Amino acid sequence: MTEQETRTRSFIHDIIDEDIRSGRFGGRVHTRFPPEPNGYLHIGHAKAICLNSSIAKEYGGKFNLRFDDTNPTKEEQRYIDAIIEDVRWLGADWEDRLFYASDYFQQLYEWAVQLIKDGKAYVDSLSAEEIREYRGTLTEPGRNSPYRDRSVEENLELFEKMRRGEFKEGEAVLRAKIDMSSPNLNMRDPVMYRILHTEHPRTGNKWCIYPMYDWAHGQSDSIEGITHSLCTLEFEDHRPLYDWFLDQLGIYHPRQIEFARLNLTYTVLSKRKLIRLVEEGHVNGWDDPRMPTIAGMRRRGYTPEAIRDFCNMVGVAKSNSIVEFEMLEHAIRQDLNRRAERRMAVLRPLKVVIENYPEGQTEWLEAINNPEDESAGTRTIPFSRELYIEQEDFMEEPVKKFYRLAPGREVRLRYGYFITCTDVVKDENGQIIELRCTYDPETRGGYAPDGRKVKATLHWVSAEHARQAEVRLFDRLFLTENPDDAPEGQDFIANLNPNSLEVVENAYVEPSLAEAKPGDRFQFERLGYFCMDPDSTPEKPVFNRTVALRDTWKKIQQREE
RNA sequence: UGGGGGAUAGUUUAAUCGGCAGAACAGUGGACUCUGGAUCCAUUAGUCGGGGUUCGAAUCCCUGUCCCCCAGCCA
Repeated sequence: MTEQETRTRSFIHDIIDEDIRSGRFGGRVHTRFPPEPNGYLHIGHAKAICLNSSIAKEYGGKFNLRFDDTNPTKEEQRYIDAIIEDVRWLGADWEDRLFYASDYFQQLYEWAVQLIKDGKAYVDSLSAEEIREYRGTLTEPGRNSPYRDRSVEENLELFEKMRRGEFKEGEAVLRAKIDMSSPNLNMRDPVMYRILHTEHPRTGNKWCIYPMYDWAHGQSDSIEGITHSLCTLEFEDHRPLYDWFLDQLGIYHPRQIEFARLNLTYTVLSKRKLIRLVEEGHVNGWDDPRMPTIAGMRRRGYTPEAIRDFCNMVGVAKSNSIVEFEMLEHAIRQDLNRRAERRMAVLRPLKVVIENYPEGQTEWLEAINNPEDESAGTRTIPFSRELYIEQEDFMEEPVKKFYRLAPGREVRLRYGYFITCTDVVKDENGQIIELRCTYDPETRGGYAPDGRKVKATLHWVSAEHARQAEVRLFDRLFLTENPDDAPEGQDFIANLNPNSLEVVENAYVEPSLAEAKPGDRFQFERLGYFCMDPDSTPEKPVFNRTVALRDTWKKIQQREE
């Protein structure tokens, strides 16, 4: 656990405090996360999960996981499985309270019958288009359906026929009888049940009438004894409807509190859009490391702690906002800096031959695993006559402020020796293919006995001992801060970054990485944090770059341009 | 133009209900450093506009402006 113990306060805490003071729920706090299993969870859901589970924890209450599985045409078991895995991975604990709205289908059905008997619901035979016309507009009231005044007996009979499958889809719906002239469109006789001759992942073919979300949600919370039903802003207008249903049924009322959903720059966070990215092949699946999905972030190397920390950092409020992506990057860097062991890897190798180093000799030098954590200990790394350094760590004609290797210049090889570049070898095209250097045997381990300083310390690997690896570098998926801000006639797809994935096929990593397992995270010194990908094979490990290190040199370069 | 919400540094948010507008991220300058990392120090920057009440207003009142959501048999 690296994150702060206490979550930053919010207006929600104020409300809960007040409810506890007034004894509204007998001092109980019980929250829940209610996903629809129609896609993978993303960082926006993480905010809701962290909020709900941490509030339960802080107040000594309970937290439920409940699937809102009321629409079998969009929901699938594989999504249920993925969501369970993600919520668990994030660290939210629902204990034995994993529920499904479909668990309540029978109860909901009975309540619907009760409403019909009370003259509060009716079967409508209008078509979908007709219902829309009758609904009116934002500024004009709706009109009553001609079927609105059917008798209780007729409604009971028709609803029973709906349930038995005697109607085709669209032929009838059950509606609440509220007020077609309400300024709140949700109160204009909302549909409670529609007919769907579709098999449900959990209830199979038991039902062909399925409750609408609005009819299922409030009662599901009520059944579970949820005290504080936290949801996003767009459901604010639905609250009067939930209250109406609960009142008519005479059952327990949770208190719904709405908060603003998370938005992130350079990112889309809507399931509809994420599904398109997956289905149109713009990314390689839901767990593509470029995706803002929990699965994608996990594969990329994010930790649950960093995600929780981030959610805590951005806070909760009611105003629409867009968090800068940098905030997320800060959260993961902060976490990984403290926990990830350091290793050396060279992405774009440039061969260095140390002319005065004995041929065939290998020295095993000690390297610190994590300067932020002494308990991580040390390891040894091999040093030999031929090494690789990073191409960008050498400049034949160094520009100002570049203080890495250059002809005649001395630098330190981390945990190795001081070396001085004596010659530059080029191929027939003038490309630099090799550096000739000399080393100072007195500087073993990277220390100069005479106390002389070098400006730069470079990472390196021994050519003979290094392992080849594939490294995947990710850039932001979208070019624009707001991907929806697309040219006329185009959508967010037009703003995809064509260079969001760069595969480095022939990187070299230090030999100790041969023992790494998929999911292991490291800092490759001076490059960033990396996570071993499940695509790895014993012959060729694959590393995903989670996030680069903060790079002030890059910043200086960009400023010079 | 109906209804529901919202507006505090560049960004995300605090301000214990009228009492010194505080933090994080981002930015900038510096110190330190065997990672141009990390760390440390310093620093730039804010209450949507206009009135009013008050000794005192981000907070209360009036008024205006701007932004978001709602017309699925989606959630």
